[in-house]
Amino acid sequence: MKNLDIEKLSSLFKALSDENRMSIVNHLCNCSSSSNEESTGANVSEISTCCDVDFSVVSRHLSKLKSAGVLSAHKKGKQVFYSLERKQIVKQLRALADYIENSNCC
Amino acid sequence: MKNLDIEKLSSLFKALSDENRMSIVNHLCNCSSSSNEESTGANVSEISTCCDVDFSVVSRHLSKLKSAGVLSAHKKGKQVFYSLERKQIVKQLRALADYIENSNCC
DNA sequence: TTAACATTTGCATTTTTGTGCAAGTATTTT
DNA sequence: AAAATACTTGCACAAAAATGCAAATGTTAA
Repeated sequence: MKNLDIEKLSSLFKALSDENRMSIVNHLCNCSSSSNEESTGANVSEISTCCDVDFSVVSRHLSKLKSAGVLSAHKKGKQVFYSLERKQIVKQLRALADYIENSNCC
Repeated sequence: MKNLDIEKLSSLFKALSDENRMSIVNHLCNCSSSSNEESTGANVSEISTCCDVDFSVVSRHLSKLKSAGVLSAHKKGKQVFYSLERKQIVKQLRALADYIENSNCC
């Protein structure tokens, strides 16, 4: 069984430990992006509707989530689109779940 | 698809967002409890060997983990044995992973 | 009952985090 | 070029969290 990367996991969880940030994640799970061919995520203004805090605060939360690898971002014109790093997150959550489930002990 | 309980999830992740607490969780995954018939977990003194902080700090981390439902505790003589709430944790992690994986979007 | 052991709790301190407002940057529109 | 839009960043501040030490609690042993 592979060892846990404590530092990486605690960073991930730190990113997810704030209610507003979890709301953002939830929002990005459910937003069926208004339109386009590509699934591009949502922009900051749109995302900020899901938290009752200043716009700038949302921007900062987004950048934390990005640093933690929870979101990725790309710019299109004046807008920045953030989207969930689904595979990465799911992989880490499942790896930990498996690790805990299969550990022999206590 | 069931909705996320943002508050519950962020509490869980807050509990897991500290490196020392994640070390404790990891430790409790791997400790093959020295002995007995029952799988009783580990006591505070034993657990505190896995973090380089004061004993009292570990005690406090343990109580936070317990409040968050990550650990459970039972007393035996002067000792308190903490053990992982494996099923609960695994269930929550998998539920979130599934939710993220199956959400349609962005 | 006194002493020893295992753990928790109170207090003080430092560090980190979340927040709002105002100003700054970048891009597009007029 | 100037104004408008979309976002980020600097600064100040309040609230929360992590930590260590010393004292308190609870439990068993002498």
